[in-house]
Amino acid sequence: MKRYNPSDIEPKWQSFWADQKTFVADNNSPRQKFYISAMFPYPSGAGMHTGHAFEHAIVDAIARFQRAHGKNVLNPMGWDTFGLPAENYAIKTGTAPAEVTKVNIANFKNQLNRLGASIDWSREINTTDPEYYRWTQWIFARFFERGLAYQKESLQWWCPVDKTVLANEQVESGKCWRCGTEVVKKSMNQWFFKITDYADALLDEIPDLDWPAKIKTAQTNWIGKSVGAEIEFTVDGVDAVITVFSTRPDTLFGATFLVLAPEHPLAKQLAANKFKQNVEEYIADAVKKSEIERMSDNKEKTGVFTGSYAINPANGEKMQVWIADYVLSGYGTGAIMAVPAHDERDFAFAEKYHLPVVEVIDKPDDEPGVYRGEGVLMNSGVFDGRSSSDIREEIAAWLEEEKIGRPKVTFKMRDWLISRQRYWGAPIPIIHCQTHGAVAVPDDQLPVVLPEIADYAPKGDGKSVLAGISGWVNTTCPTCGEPAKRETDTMDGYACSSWYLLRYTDPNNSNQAWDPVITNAWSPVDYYVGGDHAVAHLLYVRFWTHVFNDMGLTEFKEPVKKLVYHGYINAEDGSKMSKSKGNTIDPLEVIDQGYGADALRTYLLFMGPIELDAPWDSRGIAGIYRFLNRVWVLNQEYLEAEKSFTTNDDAVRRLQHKTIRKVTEDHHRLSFNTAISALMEYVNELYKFKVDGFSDDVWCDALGTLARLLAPFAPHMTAEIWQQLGNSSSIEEAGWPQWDSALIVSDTLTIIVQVNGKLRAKLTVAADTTADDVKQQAIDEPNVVKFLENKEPAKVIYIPGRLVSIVV
RNA sequence: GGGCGAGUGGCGGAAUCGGUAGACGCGCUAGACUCAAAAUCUGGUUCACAUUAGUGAGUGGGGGUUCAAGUCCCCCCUUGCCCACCA
Repeated sequence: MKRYNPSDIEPKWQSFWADQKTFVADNNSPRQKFYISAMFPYPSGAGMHTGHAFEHAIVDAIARFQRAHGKNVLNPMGWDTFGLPAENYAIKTGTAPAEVTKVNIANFKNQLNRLGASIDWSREINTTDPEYYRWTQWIFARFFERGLAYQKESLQWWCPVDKTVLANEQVESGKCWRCGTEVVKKSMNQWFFKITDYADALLDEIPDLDWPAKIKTAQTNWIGKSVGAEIEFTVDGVDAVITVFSTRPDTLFGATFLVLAPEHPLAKQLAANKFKQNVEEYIADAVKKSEIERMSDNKEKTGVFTGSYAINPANGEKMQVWIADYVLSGYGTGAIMAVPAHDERDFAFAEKYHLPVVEVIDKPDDEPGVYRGEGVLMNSGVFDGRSSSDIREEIAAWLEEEKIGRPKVTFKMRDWLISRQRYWGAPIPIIHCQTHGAVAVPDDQLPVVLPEIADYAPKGDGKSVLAGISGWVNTTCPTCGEPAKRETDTMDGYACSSWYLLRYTDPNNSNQAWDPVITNAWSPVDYYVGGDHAVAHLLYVRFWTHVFNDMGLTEFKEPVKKLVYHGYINAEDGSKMSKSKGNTIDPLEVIDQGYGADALRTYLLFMGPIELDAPWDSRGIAGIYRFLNRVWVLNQEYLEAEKSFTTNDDAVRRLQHKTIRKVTEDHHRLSFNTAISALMEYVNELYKFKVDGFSDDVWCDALGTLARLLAPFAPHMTAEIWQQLGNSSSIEEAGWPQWDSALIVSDTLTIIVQVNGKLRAKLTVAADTTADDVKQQAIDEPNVVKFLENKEPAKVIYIPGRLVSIVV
């Protein structure tokens, strides 16, 4: 008998798939398209980790399942290769980032092939390839033309170690997402994408996305839409107006003081002479404080009185104007009207500095603390007695009429800071001319190729190292031909990953970023599989696709129909795997230990629901190997058996069709762990039937079905078995087995009998037994009689085919 | 502080529409094979009492709805993740 030895089988089929181009997707197929993609990886030097293996086990199970259903499957692969690790490695070793990247890609690609991933390698893309970033730059130029890319001097997050600015999304709890260093604020002239123009459009589509609720909620909160009003307050005796934003204009009569952020442009100007020193000290102190410090003492609010007063336009009252760092400069107008009676933060501040509190909404008696809810207005002049929620728009309209305010919608989301002062990124295709300002590099001069250099280390002067290469920087203005200088910042890597899903559909097009006909046909992505990013990438890719749609470059607005989100594989003790802790599992080592890729893939999907985190269990994979070995042995025994007698054919057939149904349904809901357990039960049962003997055609069908159902998880072994069973075409062409409901129906049923909700007996009855007969049989069961205690049942409920519930 | 999840054997988990709780696997355990071990195969495995059938308890805790609740409702506890002074 041939032993199950994955190291014999797996290379054979991997070569077969490559030679046959089995997984090359056809743009012109008449079959229904199915586009699936993993989030493309950054190919680090460490190679693939268990998370990648898990992700590709998921993608591949879905891709092979859909292929078996006759779909024209597109499962492409590419590399997100710009970024800090390659550049930092280059700084350390002097090796060109492009060289390191090349080696890492080759390694990663080999590893994916050893997993048996059904990838169309003819569409491989690489974001650092000039033929790719040429089009990233082309898109930048289009954004620039439309005013969606612009330059602005402003305070930005700066990482002192990586010596670059960071986007808001790349700052986690006041620290750099890459190196963990505390970031600082620095005023710099930077490039932005105007994602805020699309805030409403992006928000509107969220309910219709087939994405996990937590991601949809995260994006909704990140966009952070607030509907309210801007209100202008004149300052008493000073020629200045303070504009605030409030979601509760209905509480205007309760506004008793104003608070400005320390960075507010009027902050210093409003300081009256005898308060000037206090104010300036406070502002200097607040600006100096890092974000971490500001957050850590957020329990105790601090502030300083300016000495100025503003007038409440609703009631003419004088209000003190304060400066405090609990007001954020980047949100709304950087100034608020404080309503201490109905806002906890304002209340805490008012209490500390003995500022007046005026209640304007009648609060329910049983409500403790500061009342933030809706209610009936009081102390509000003509609005007394009205409901706060009804009056909100009316007050905003009144403000507009009086020219002291207007209805206003504000978003938490800021524009996307795109420029980086680093070498290893796509150069921003802009030329700065004395006369014409920023001018886009003409399309026929793209790509602006990243020059090769010797020293990659940033100088910390706020510019990328490209600024030091005069031969590259100095050029001529495309508009007037006079000497001009190139932009020396590069684009954040998130730019490159914001359109790669479109490029996959037409990856080798050298005339345009994509051919709309081809791209519209494949898009949107049907399943996008990943376990990382909630906002950043998943918001940017939506933003770009919306813009492309507005530009007429695509017919679709949303790039991803269904987002499949998976959990993490943890170390055996349940902690996170990390290189520094030395508790990582190398998936390639697992394959090489003799378990093979099929066992690895099947195990990763058997561990639990894909969305949950689960700890790696080295004994668990041994159990899966045992299962695959049982499948193998069963087939070998069949192939070598005397095929002479037959029993239990109906039972085998019923089992087979039941299993097809179960596994198919589980696939549709991505419940791979239960699909695999159903296949285990199938195999366990087949072993029991095997004792009774073989009937050639019934068993050939049963085992061929097993191979096809198992193929999305263990493609190599099942390809081999399929061939051994005498099929002339490969299992990838075999299609998905169908079930026949008529064959699943059994002629006997097991009925549960409950007395007062407790299980007391089980009945086996013929499927055509009438309801009354089943009820009577249930009542006559000895163990039921015992619990009836000679009484008549008060109620007998029969759920057909399932149970009888007797109430005494 | 806010938002969203999750709590089921020794472990990972199953129960898809309110209908046999613990499928499947790991581990443990008894046996077969073996000189022995590994591998493999067969059986057992929620807990307690009885062990032949059975009885009682049981899905974080407490209440409720129902013939019937892991599943629905209310309160509480624990825990994970995300956002965190967004006016």
